[in-house]
Amino acid sequence: MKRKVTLKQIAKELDVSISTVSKSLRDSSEISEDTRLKVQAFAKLYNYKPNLIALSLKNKKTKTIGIIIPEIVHHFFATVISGIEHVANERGYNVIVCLSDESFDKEVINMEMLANGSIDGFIMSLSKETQQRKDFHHISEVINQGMPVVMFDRVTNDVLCDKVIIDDNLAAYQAVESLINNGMKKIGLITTVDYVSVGKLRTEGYVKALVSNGIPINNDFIVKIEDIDNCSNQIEELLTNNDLDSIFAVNELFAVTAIKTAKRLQMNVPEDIAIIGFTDGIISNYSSPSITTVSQNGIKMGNKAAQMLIERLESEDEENEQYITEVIETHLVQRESTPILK
Amino acid sequence: MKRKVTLKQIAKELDVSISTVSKSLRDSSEISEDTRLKVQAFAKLYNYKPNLIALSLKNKKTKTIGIIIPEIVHHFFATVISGIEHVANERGYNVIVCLSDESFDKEVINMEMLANGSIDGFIMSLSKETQQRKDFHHISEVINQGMPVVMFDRVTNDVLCDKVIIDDNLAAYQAVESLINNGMKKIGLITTVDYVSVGKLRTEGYVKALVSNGIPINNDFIVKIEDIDNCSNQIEELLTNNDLDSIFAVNELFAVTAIKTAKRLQMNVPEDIAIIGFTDGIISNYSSPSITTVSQNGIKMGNKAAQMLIERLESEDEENEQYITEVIETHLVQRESTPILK
DNA sequence: TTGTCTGCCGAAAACGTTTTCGTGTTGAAA
DNA sequence: TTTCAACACGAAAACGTTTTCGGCAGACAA
Repeated sequence: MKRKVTLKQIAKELDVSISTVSKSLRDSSEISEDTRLKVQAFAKLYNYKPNLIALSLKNKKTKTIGIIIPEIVHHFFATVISGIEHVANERGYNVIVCLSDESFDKEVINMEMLANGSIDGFIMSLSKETQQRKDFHHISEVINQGMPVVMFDRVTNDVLCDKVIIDDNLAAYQAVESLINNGMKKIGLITTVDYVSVGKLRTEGYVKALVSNGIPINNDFIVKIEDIDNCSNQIEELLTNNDLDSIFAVNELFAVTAIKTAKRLQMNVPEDIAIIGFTDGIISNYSSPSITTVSQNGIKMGNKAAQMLIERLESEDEENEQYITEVIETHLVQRESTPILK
Repeated sequence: MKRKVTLKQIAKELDVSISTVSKSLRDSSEISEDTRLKVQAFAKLYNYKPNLIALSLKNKKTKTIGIIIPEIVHHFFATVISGIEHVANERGYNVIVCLSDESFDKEVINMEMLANGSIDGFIMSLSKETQQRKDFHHISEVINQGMPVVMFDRVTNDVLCDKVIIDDNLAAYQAVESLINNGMKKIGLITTVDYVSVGKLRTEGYVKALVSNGIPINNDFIVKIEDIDNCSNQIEELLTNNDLDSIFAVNELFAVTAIKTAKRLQMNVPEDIAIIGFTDGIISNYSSPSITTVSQNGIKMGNKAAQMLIERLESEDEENEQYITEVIETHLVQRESTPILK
């Protein structure tokens, strides 16, 4: 086993100083060609690579981005990571991923851990619990210490920083309106409890679409689901008790569950009931019928978030307080769970 | 903006030495209670947290695990990460994730990057290209430098290290045999090209099951798919040209594509044709009909891998050359794409 | 008074870099 | 012969820790 070789060892071996070795390897003009070549040859032979930890300490830059997300087994978040990783890698950064498991405490612990030197900046999406408690002190704190943060998807207005989002409200509005434009009148909504920011916004979009098209809001048509693993019953009630012609679901899981439930109730999708989902993930694509859905391009969001963070990290004027909120465009992906929408 | 406070600053402020501050914070008995309390109060006030990079450099331990996987938008890999992260976090480790994008070069670059001090050990699954080229020098190299590596799922015998796998061969054997036991005779196989280790093993299991049950191998019943995005045609041919009663697919995507194709060809699943997949992911669960499949518990694999790595990292006798290959058990998850299997 | 012990603290090394500055040697110009 | 620049290299500081060792003061015994 050969341990990693250091400058000191090379210096000793070649009987020169550490500085000489360092300068030689960095092609400094201070060093004679003779020595330079000798050192370089030796370094190559022993496969010298500088220790990144030492460099981090010296430069006060780790070239590492911290990512904190609620769940990784969630396809949308996986695509965002993928998008971040791609840009980060291109620009010489690594990513270190922490999961909050939707828990406030884990989010705080992870952030504090990473904030102590391990990374240069954060990209994060809030845990449900954090959104519920509206406690963002841990985030303000790291920002206050001069560490840039970019939030995506699940963001909050209570923290000033760069953000990457989609226009959840508008996207929902458009989706619902397209149902209306195709003759639907009794449109159900399957959504989350209100503290989930994106769920709330999508609900608002639904309401706005109905109102601005002169359709009254019927609260019986709306179910708010707390426990995603147990949504089946509530959805079944929604479908049986009301004579809906269509449903807007604020995520894939609700949409596919609605489809499965409808089938079980002998309703045909999309003939008897049309269904639009949100988030263009695996499920939407592979369910039968496949699901017409609002695309939400995670890759692009990740790309943009990484780009914004790195730009801020590498910009000269550290203290630029002009925070940007980037809105990624969405569009409706036509599939089989609705008639062809005009 | 208040920058992070260091020992040196505290020392200066309180007019003591750095050592005194350090010892006070670590509750050393060398320090008088007076001084100790004073320092601790001050540190708490200024929210002192030790710089982890400095600690890493000093201790030559980063408390960080490097993960290299081919793709993160692949549910199985996401579950493994989740499993790793959970155990790692519990034991005070962070994880840093790199994606090889199925590329040999990216795998090498990422490994070299992380090996230079950023992490204490690797957990990885080979990229397709690496498996194809059978070039594992980058892995042997880091192992040679004394950095432990745990491989999972896509492993190779050419590298000596700890491994976590499932018995792909056996699992496939059992899946196919259960088809046979339920009266199936014309069993198709949808698999990958041979250089993908797990695909190859699962294919072998299929063959073994047929042979040991006295069913001849019919090569027309077997399709090997190179490009996963374009598997539809090949699968359609398989279904139309042979009068199959069942199919074993070596992954979810092949299975769900088979189902969709069968439906398009007016064949009923499972009545006309039964389908078993591999990997219990999102698709299997939410497709219609849902897919009977071989479970492959990514969480457990991740747990185990992390556990093995950390144990090796923290074991006293560094040079323990007893490598372990841990086999995670699988079982068949009965769903709708097959008749109830006895 | 001398010696020794104990309690408390600081200096310094170490981890592996980079970089600034200083210094000795050479050769050539004056 | 003296002077000075150019060249080639080394010493040391710095990043933020931990830890070993040594030292100083006071207390106590001989």
